[in-house]
Amino acid sequence: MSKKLTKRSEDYSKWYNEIVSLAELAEISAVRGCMVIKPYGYAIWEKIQRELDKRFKETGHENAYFPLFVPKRLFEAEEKNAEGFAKECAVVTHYRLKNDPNKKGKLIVDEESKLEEELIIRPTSEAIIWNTYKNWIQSYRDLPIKINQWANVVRWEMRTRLFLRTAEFLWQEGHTAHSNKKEALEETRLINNLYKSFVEDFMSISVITGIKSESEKFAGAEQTYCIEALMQDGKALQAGTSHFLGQNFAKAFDVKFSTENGSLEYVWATSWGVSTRLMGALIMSHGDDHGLVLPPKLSPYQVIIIPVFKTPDDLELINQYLEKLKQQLIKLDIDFKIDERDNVSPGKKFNEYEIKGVPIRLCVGLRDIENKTIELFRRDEMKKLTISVNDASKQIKKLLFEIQENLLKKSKKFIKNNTKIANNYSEFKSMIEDGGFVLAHWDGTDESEQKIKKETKATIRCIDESFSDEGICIISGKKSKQLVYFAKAY
RNA sequence: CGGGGUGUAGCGUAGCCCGGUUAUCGCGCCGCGUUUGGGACGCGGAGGUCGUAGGUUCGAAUCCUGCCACCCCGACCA
Repeated sequence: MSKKLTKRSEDYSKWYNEIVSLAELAEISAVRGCMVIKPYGYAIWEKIQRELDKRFKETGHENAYFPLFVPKRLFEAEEKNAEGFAKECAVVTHYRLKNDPNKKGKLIVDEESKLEEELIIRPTSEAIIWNTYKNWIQSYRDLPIKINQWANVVRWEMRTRLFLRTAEFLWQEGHTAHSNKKEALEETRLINNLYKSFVEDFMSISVITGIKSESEKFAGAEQTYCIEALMQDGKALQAGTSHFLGQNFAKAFDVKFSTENGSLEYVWATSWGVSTRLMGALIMSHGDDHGLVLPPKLSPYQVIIIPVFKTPDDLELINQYLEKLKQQLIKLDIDFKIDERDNVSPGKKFNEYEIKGVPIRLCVGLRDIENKTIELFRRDEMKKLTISVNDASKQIKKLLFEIQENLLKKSKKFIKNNTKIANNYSEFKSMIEDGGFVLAHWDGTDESEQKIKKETKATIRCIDESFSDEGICIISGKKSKQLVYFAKAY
């Protein structure tokens, strides 16, 4: 009996959850709103980490680690930041438990261990980091500081969804300090571009970029740059953000430095991050009715080899037959895995790796040994072909490259086909209903933005600063400086 | 926190309206055998405080009340 994956078109949420579960990426944990990332899912996350880390270091950043707990006094220092996150903070109020005198074997909070000052479990680390930077920065010679941290953060969300919005999630957060505005702004843009090229080159996900509107920007930021991806159900997903924090945090934490000419000035700041949410973007960008589809650069292994055999002797023969190819794959730096389990049928294995999205599958049996061939299957197009064993490694290398490109091409085309321009509000409403990005004129006011959000559930995803054509706001009829991207979002 | 819903084996479920032997079925799991080039099959087996506390009753998965948990729709959000 076969268990079929729900089709994307039938129930997108169900399809998504089934992939997360069947591909063994993650599962819902016993802890409310949190998830367990399973080995296969974590292996993908590690690939993301490794590549991002490399790119951060290439651009002059270093890793460090700051505490999980943020004393409330520090947390509330930057008012807007505190206000923005206040509603979703987990708070530590006590440090001890004791035996329940009324119920044997049960524990209760020891009221006598109440903390003088509550500790906030970081929803983001600006506060604790800027409180530390205060001690690190005195002179212009101490700047810039460009630090990244890999960490977990907690945001007590009302409703959660695997990878996209969990109460606890893993991310990287960069925090930089600069001596002038120009340099900080350049850093903000540099990172946003880094995110864009990482997501496109490495994850094969096409994105649009720009800045956030006042209401959508990060709490405590002057300006938020972002990358926005488009999922196959037509909803947008914020995949990464890079914030220009101005001097807000420097002022809140009193971080000043002596300039070259001896004056005392506040430091300029940026912060930026991407999270395990990228895993959600990955699933929803490339997944199909057969499961996950992984770009080769991201796949824990690029090639899965399935030997078809009846006896241990057959397996031995197949392994001998594959020996040369294995050596070649290692030389070409291609990760492969051989599934030699003898208690699972080949058909089952085929399906398993299809759901897991492994880019290329090789199948080898006695039949192939006779013909000097290998059966090759590419996951992205679900196509099977028979190739000669002698030049298999070269073909595989070429194909992996092709699959990586092909997925990005598809993703780019998807955004292109699902981005429309609305000339008036009624057009806008029906386009938003259909999903995808809708470009429309907006007068720049919070009022118009909120009205559109209330009536259509669409939000401004980003403002591409390079657009400059003037027009008329679709909702207010007032003058508009440029078209902006709207969409319903996750 | 407002509105709606659901809790039965690891997962998905039937039974509940109208109370009555040993709680249904599928997947998964274990054993044996036959299989293995697209999710194998046969036979046998293990696994349950029916969310929880109380009430009604000769008798409760089923009816009543409280509590807890989770899901969906709002509000909030990387």
